[in-house]
Amino acid sequence: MAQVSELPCDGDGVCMVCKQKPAEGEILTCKTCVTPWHVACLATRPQTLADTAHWDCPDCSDLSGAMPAVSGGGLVEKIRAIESDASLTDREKAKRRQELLSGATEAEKETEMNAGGVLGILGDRFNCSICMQLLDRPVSTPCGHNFCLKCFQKWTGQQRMKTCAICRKMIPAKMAREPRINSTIVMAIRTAKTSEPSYSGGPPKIYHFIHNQDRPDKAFTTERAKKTGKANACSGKIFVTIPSDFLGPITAEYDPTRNLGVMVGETWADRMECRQWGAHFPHVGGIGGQSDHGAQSVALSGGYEDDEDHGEWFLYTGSGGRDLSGNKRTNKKQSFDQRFKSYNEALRVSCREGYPVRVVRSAKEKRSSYAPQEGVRYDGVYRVEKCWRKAGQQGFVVCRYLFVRCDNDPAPWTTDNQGDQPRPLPSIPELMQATDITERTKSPAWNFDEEKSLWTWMRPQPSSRKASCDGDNGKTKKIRKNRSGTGSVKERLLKEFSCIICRKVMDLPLTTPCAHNFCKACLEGAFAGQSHMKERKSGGRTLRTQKNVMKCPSCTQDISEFLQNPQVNRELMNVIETLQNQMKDESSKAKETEDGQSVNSSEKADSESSEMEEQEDAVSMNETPDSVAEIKENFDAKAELSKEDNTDKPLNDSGALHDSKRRKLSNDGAKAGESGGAEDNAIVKLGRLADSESTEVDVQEND
DNA sequence: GGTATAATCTAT
DNA sequence: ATAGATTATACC
Repeated sequence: MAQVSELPCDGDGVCMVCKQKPAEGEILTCKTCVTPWHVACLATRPQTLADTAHWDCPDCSDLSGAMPAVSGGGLVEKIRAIESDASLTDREKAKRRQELLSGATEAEKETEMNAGGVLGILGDRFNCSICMQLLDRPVSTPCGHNFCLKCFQKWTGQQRMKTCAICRKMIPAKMAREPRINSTIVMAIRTAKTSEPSYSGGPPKIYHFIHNQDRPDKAFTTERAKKTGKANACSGKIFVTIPSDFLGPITAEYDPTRNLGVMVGETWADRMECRQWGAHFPHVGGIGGQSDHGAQSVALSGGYEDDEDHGEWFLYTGSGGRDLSGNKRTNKKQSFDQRFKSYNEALRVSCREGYPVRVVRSAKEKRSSYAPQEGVRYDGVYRVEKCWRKAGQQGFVVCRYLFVRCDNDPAPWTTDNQGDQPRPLPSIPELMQATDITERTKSPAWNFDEEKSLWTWMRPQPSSRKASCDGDNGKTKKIRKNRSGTGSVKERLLKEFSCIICRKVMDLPLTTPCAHNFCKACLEGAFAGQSHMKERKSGGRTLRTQKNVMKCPSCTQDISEFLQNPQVNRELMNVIETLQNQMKDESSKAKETEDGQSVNSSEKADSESSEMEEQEDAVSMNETPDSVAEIKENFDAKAELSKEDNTDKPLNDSGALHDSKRRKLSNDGAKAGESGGAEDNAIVKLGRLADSESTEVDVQEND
């Protein structure tokens, strides 16, 4: 570790010790980490010219001394060996470093090397400073630097005190422990890739993180559950038309409201909303399935500490083994062994048959870098390749499942534009201690069709034994078409860089430790007037000052520490500026007849694209006054309902009664919405329709 | 139709 | 952190 007084130059080339910008000749570059240092501010300077050529900065020389050798030499030594190998070109050196850090074989990396440098629009700007390759699963430090997740983890894993590989600033412990993917950068790289001539991944698709738009019915609460709010909410309407035991991806034909299907990356506020879109039906449980049919879906929410998430594959723990007496929904403590029955057996059926299993990840999973920053996200289908039982961390036997991704759409964290290719199974050391191992013997029902080059049903999709959630087939308003064809690639790319506060392309972008991006001015403006410390008064006495909590506008994380010295993500800023300049040039060339007001061209393009997306943007904002009002209306409608109905019945309401309550509610909610605008009218229609169809069902049920 | 079980959610 | 409310549903 460097002494406090030993600091390199920052991203602007300003020495962090003397705060001066040294001239070219006064800068010494570390041969290991390639960080620039101001010679005059170094405690120990190299004595000879030869020393300067092979100079190690205080961090790297310290590091290598302090680090125990890891499998025949530490990371730093290995990087150093590569750097000092004169027989290698820069490109070869970069490749070696990449291999060293990713642990991948040369053959595996070859294709990625080729793909890495081809992003004409982004240039080299989104390359990882450690491996020099295009960012893979990008994470951004609070000091404004971007790395591949794996490079970041390897780098910080080598250090006792975590510092940024570029600027040496301290990395907060939470960020080092729980780095989260910066999805803005993921999407930007993906968008840029679609414009590459070499890109051959089928029709260009843009995957938006849609925030449960078109929500005619919210979840609601009964009178008795009111005080607990959403904790005991009843489910709202199911928007898709699949039956609850439907296996596999939910395609557009099951989505009459949007005609899109449930798309990879879609994120909902909570488990109830996730349920309403059919991705994962149980609103508490982690596994959806039936022991004689198969499992439809699982949720990764951090409920079982034995889970292990590697993104494209993960180890999952079965359910149960816990004492839930006293009306607990969960209990972290295991108190008996898990067995392959019920949900656990359902997953084993899916393993044997090779069915696709939908996977959602919840922000409640804190240990996984692949979890969303907030809410519940659909990540596509996986297959259970093997399952077994073994003793878990708490000593009791748990069911274990190896999930491997097999979706036609890319995962939310990857910059690939294509979905999964069949991949070899990872090696699982714990299989050595496993019992009751199940491996699939027959050919999987869901598999990769080499001819079509996609994952598909190789055996017929198992038929449902349940009624489908009957929606409002074909009678709803038309939803916007996939707009992937509209606007230039650069426009779309710029749109990916919108600040969620001002909705414009980011100016001086900041990336928070929770991986959200804002204009510097917008984020600071959001906390204007708030001091970092607040005084607590108690009965006239002034108590110790307390840290003021400042929540990220995009999630609930406290970013007060970050706000004390937020650093602009310069790589991000450079990409944005380059794009804006390129667009400015292009439009001024195109309109040479016009006068020289081309300064506004990029702004204009931006406002056009925001207009185009306005509707979606409005719904993706979680906290619009409309939605709050809507929730309130639902509550009011419900209160009215319970009055006129006297439905405050004894505890064991039958299911049918619940259903009729819900239907009445949706009707009442619709009435309440009638005073609203055109948008509300569409909702009214939906409510009525659902109601009239349901009434029929009610009659049948009552028979 | 009853009962046990679920990787939630919110208030304290 | 932790208690506990009263939902949806699998399975008997």
